[in-house]
Amino acid sequence: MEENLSRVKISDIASRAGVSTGTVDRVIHNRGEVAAKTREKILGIIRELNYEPDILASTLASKKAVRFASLLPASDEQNPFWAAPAEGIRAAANEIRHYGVVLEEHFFNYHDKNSFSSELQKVIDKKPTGLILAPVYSGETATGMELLKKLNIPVVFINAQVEEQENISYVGQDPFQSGMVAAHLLDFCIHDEAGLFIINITSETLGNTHILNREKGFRHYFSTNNAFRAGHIRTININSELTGEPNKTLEEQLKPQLTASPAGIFVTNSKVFHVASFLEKFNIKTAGLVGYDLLGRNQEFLRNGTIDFLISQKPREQGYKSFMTLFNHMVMKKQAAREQFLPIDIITKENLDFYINY
Amino acid sequence: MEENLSRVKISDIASRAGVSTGTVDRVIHNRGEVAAKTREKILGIIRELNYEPDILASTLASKKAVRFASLLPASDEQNPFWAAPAEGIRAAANEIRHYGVVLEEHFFNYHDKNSFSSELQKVIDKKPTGLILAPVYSGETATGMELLKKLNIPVVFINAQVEEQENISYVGQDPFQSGMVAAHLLDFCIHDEAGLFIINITSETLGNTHILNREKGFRHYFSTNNAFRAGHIRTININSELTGEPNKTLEEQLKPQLTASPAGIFVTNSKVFHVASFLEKFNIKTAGLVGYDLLGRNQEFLRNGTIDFLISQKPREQGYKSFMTLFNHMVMKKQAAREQFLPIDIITKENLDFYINY
DNA sequence: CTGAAAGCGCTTACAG
DNA sequence: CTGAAAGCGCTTACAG
Repeated sequence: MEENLSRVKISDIASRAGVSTGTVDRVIHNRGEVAAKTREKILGIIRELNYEPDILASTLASKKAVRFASLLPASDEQNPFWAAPAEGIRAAANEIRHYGVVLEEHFFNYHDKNSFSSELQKVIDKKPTGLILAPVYSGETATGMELLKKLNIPVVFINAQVEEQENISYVGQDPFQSGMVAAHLLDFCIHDEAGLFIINITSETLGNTHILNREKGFRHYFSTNNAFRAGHIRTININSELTGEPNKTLEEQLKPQLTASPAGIFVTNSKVFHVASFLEKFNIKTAGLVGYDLLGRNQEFLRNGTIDFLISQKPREQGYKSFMTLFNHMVMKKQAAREQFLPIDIITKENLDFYINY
Repeated sequence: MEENLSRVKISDIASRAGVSTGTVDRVIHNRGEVAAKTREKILGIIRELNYEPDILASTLASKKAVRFASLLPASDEQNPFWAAPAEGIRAAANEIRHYGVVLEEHFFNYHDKNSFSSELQKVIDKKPTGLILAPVYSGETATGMELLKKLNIPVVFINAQVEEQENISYVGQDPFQSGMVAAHLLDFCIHDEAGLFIINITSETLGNTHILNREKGFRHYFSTNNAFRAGHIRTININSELTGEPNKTLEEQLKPQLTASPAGIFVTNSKVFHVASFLEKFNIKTAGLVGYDLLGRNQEFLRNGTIDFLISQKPREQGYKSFMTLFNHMVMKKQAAREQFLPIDIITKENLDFYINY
């Protein structure tokens, strides 16, 4: 172990096979132009010697640029969530820039389906080596995936999964299971017989299987663990504008439906701060309020105690991992798992600080 | 961005300075034997051109082996915790093996101070390039650190911090803050006026500032948030054998002290399964039981509901990050933060599966 | 179908 | 104190 364990190299294989290194390289990379028997012989030796290429030497010698593209929702004040995944992607890109990988970032308007498909088309036109995609609109995603397949461009889905697509991997959370977590947390908080509320704040144009799965997981927990409560869960759907803000009428929509003091409330996405501010305004106390994601406004309400738990989905790591998945697939030739579920982080006031940069 | 952004290289600097690449290399690595004015000139150009070395080419050319050593407690059935950090270290080592970094693992008996110091001495004698150390015994650690300093061997502490040592970084959890988390979780669980118990299960020979800090954090939470409860917290110290098992008399020690049905119990380390099994045996119900770490036996009790929450400290990532810290410090020449606090993960039955490999 | 040679960016004796 | 040259392991035209 003292010496740099003398690995077998291309020249070893070449001399064993009685050919030149160039020929060995040709069979390693399937570049053709090699006689079948030469090829077999070399392949045999490679297996026998357990050859592993030296990636450093390889990327140094082949100065070809690998271009990875990302297409994510633009993050802004309405939509701060997406800043972190983008940052994670950049961090990964920076870490392995020595391998000659270049990142090309693209963004679309989260609330605009046309923006999604036109940006996706632009990305495809550039023919990147690989693509990280937030498949917010599933129909448009399917269309794009056909083109990408033809061009042989591998795709990693980030944050949301779309079924029946040939993405090489999905990096994100398990939404059903995170709903289960939310349910158990509320179960800890509540001790009387008041009812529970699930609040979905979304705009209808969005494909929201993600949110539906969270709700399903939540209900499933109680069906399994507490039949009485399972019978006292009401869902409230709030319509948010295309801008991402809930209607001016959030109050109007919410107030009549929030009959009496609720035991606990589960908000199925990051919009939980709207509910928190509503509760504060009308001085409504709940035993438990649970929502998603460490947005600045959510953090405020977590710290002041109006929100009890936030569930976080490692947005930065989603980005980092997506990029690395592509890198390992294309450069290191390592296959990734079809689904890479990230942990379902439970955040309280006390451990919040340790998650902010994740 | 299309082309592999043409970085400035040593030859660029050399030609600008009117010297050979060898000379530039000498000043870059401070190998001396360069005239002062040549040196200044080259340094100036390097700054001006914002030169960044190509680590790939560098490690390819200099085939010197970098040897990183680790010294951790041996993990066995009594002490399964330490398997994960070791695995994290190995994973990191494997990931960057192309950079010519070699890992030398060493282990000591967690419950034997002499084993610690003799193994530490062995490691030092081998003069590794860097060291990852679990500083379980603080006195012996201090002694070793003096030698390591003389040999100019950088050290990363993993899992526990020792104050006033010149380790380049600490990778682990913030114990005080994790006690706060435990307290808040129990605060969610309990709703009557029964008392709380803190149970420390340790052998006295161990330096356990870590555990004391967890207790402090726990008490601090209630002092701040709930004066009544703060006055009803009792600490029970259980003496565990040198083998790591609590005495046969765990029952005898615990039973008389666990007066009446406790509202909640906080076990300050991974031995919480002992308490869980005690509670089951005597059919004692608590509103909340919280402990540390995802040991197999703890997982069982979490799944069956006897344990409500486990706090996990990313043991695998502790290892991974420690190794990478050393690598970045020595090979990439990047400084690390003095303290790298890992998240305080809150685990329930529902999100457990997503943390097992972390 | 195959080999010889130059080159990727940096490091390392060696000669002076 | 400095330079010229060979080499790290792999890739890439080019010539045949």
